Amino acid sequence: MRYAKGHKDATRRRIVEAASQRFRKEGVERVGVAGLMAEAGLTHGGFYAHFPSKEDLVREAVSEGFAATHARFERLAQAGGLEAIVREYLSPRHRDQPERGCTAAALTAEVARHPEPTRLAFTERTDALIGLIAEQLPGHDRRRASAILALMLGALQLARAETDPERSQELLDSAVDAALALASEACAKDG
Amino acid sequence: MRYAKGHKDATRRRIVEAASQRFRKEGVERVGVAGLMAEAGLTHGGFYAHFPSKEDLVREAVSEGFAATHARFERLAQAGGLEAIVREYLSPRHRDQPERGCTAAALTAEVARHPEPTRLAFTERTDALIGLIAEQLPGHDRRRASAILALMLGALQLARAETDPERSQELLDSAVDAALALASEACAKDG
DNA sequence: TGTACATCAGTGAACGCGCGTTCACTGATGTAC
DNA sequence: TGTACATCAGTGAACGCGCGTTCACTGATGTAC
Repeated sequence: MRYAKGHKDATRRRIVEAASQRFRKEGVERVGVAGLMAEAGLTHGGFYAHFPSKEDLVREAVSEGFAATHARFERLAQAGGLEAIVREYLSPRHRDQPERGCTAAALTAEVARHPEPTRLAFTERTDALIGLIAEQLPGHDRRRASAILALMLGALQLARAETDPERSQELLDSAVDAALALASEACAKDG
Repeated sequence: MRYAKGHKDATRRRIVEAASQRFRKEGVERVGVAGLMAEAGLTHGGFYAHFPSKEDLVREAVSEGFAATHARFERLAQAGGLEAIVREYLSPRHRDQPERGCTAAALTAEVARHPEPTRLAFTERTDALIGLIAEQLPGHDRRRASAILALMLGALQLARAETDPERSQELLDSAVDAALALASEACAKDG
């Protein structure tokens, strides 16, 4: 063969990685196959040697993006428990770098309009993320965990849309407070 | 003139109304000017007699959508306080009818990538919604109100993306619990 | 060792299509005389 | 009262463009003989 063993796999990974980042930053619809391939140093024709369709790449890029977030959550939880996850998720850095951030925050609304296989891949990974949060809660409360993820994801989106820096920061801060409140036992019993 | 007085205004309102609904249901990008005009019973060429560009329509449709949600929130608050808002927002009906639902839940992520004027119109209306929620909270706590909106908006999106009906319902239910917990004084002091 | 051939990742022209936008035009009406 | 004209909401062909996808091809390599 012309290329070293594993070459095609490496190319494929490059495409998925570029897609995962650009989808999160610009949205799936705004990112074209040709531009993606160019970013990976290739021409657009070769795309279909790797994926049956753009939609298949979307599915894979979503999974890839979630895997990265999942790993980061695990590291944060080990280092500083749920609070570390919450503070990192709702940080200006995360707000300002969607391409390296949570796929759920960037693409949930858009993915909800995609075909079922894509949605399935998406919700499977979301569930895993919720499970990871639940592990950090008293009683491993999955319901409370899903509310915390929803809160963080919604606040991050609002903070990204907000044009005023102060208000954006306030959105993040108030979500940190609320997430920690939701995580505490007292509040969990209240609800 | 060929048309009755107020005819053009009525047409314009029809376009904005159609746009507001279809943007929420399908996303801004997937909705074309031609299809929108056809829905309003017109041909696409006439669009630019009403709006300088599609982006201007987006801005107006976003405002229009928020106005409707704002009015509904006010009605619900009068009838049943914050709990009524929360339960309606996180209902299967709202989940299943995005075209008649909250613009923030449908378009926040997408609008964050739009030009500043559109984002400004968007966040202005979001702020108003937060203010309305704050009115229902002890101490008119705006920070807590914004967290509650973020939670509801995030949960609704996740529920819309989820393919499994039971899990979707669970996402809504757990968010209701959490939102009410956040609204209660005890929890507010906790955070 | 040298030659002919098969492999296959990647190339790039071409496809039909829908997009946002422009513009010369239509035609029913109100207005001027 | 009748005629000529101005108005202007709406029409529809046309623009350049980027999209996802297809496909005949390239050319460096490994393999067979």
